[in-house]
Amino acid sequence: MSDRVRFAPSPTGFLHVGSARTALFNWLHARSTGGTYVLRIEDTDAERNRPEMTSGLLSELEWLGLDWDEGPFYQSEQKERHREVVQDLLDRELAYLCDGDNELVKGNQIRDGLAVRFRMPKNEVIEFEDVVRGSVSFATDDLEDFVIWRSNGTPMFLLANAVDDADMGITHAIRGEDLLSGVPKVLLLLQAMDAPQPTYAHLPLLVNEQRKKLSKRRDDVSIADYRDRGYLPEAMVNYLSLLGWGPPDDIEVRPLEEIVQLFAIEDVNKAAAFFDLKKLEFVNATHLRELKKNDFVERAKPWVEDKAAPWPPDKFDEGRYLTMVDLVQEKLRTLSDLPRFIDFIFLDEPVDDPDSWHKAMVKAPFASEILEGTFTALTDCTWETEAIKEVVTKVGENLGIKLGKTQAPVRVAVTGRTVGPPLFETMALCMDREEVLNRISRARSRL
RNA sequence: GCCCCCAUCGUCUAGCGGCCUAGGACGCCUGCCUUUCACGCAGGUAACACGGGUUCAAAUCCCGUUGGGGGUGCCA
Repeated sequence: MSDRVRFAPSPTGFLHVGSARTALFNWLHARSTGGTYVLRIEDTDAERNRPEMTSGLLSELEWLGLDWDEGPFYQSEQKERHREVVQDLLDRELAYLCDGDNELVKGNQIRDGLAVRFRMPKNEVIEFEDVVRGSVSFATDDLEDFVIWRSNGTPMFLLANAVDDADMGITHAIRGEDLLSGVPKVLLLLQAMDAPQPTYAHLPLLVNEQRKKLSKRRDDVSIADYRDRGYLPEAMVNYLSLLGWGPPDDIEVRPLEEIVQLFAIEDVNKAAAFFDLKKLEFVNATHLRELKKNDFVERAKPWVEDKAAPWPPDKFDEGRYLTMVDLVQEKLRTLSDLPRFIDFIFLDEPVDDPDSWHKAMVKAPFASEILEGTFTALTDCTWETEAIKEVVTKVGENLGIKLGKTQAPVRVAVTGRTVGPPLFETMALCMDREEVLNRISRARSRL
């Protein structure tokens, strides 16, 4: 029989990077073993559930490319089944009714206003083999009777989880280490139901710089936010796959399909992993560079569309944009870097960046002479890359400085910034001579 | 408090008793390339938490210490 795994998020917010990693490792296990990946929404907590969050969750999973084979199933729809199991446990006196003060109440019929607790056996040791952690054991004497049915008539997580896993034939429960200490209780429930126990694999937690579990409050954990900040889904899953696991051949940046080939849940390590934005950026930049041009253009759309772009819509020019893409794609860390590499093309004025101005115009020597010289020479040179480069080079030679220094004031005059696309190509291919001369002239008078 | 888990460069990891004077990657630093930036290339920096065992041999096994984390809800 092939493995059946599930990703079972609760819909209490957008997809969290920690959850995404759990989803990914489940997906990888299913795909690499030819198993089945089930999606189940654990929405038993009516109070905290926000139905509208589910759609975000699903679309973010889709965005990451983690397609599921079955579901989404909604746990809330199994309420009668959960009730049936709880009632059975009550009938067999493996559970008991209790009131708001946790006092035992006589009777064995589920009733509104009363919760149901599972009776913890005495003096037993619950031991199980975790695929990543090895043998783990708990003494039942350290555990308390726990609630499996709320007084408001809904099942508790542990109960619903155990019942659903059993009913759905889940063979492997792959999830975060924060759920490790709940295992003995689930095992007891499964045993009481006479259901088989799944194989567990508890993944190391993802932590912040303080080594604390990533949290919604403190940390940047929303997958949607990363998407909106210009990270590619393939970079996201690639990076996430590297937290708690490493490819045997040491090649870290690669397509998901290759990771599927190499992944084995047994190889996952135990220590918590710091979510390192720097490395994510590196992985993202690498994937960004490898995109085919038409693919890149497609993905970049949200950043250059009318409503998002920093330039007026009517100034945008498709042809010039496509030319600029060739010049800047390799320079980006994220897609959101794109606008500031090309905005000056579609703006009336170069961007005003005080730091750049100070560095290239105020602090650097000969700024005025360079602008003067290039203005004159650009007036009648051939308007193409090599000719422009020659002109600027010559101006620098006359002043005894290298091209790297000479281009700086020109770049700031034209683009507004010290960093940007290749200057001469940009000027020759995407700007008019008149516009360039105007900008140089304006910079001169500002000096 | 109690229970459980974890411990290799700053970070992510390789290592599953001898191949380790510990490998790779990110970051950082140096140089080269170069029209800025980025890429690329060549180098460099930097780790087995500590103490006991076991063994001919330990980063790898065992015990303890210390440190960190998770759990301990009628949340999931």
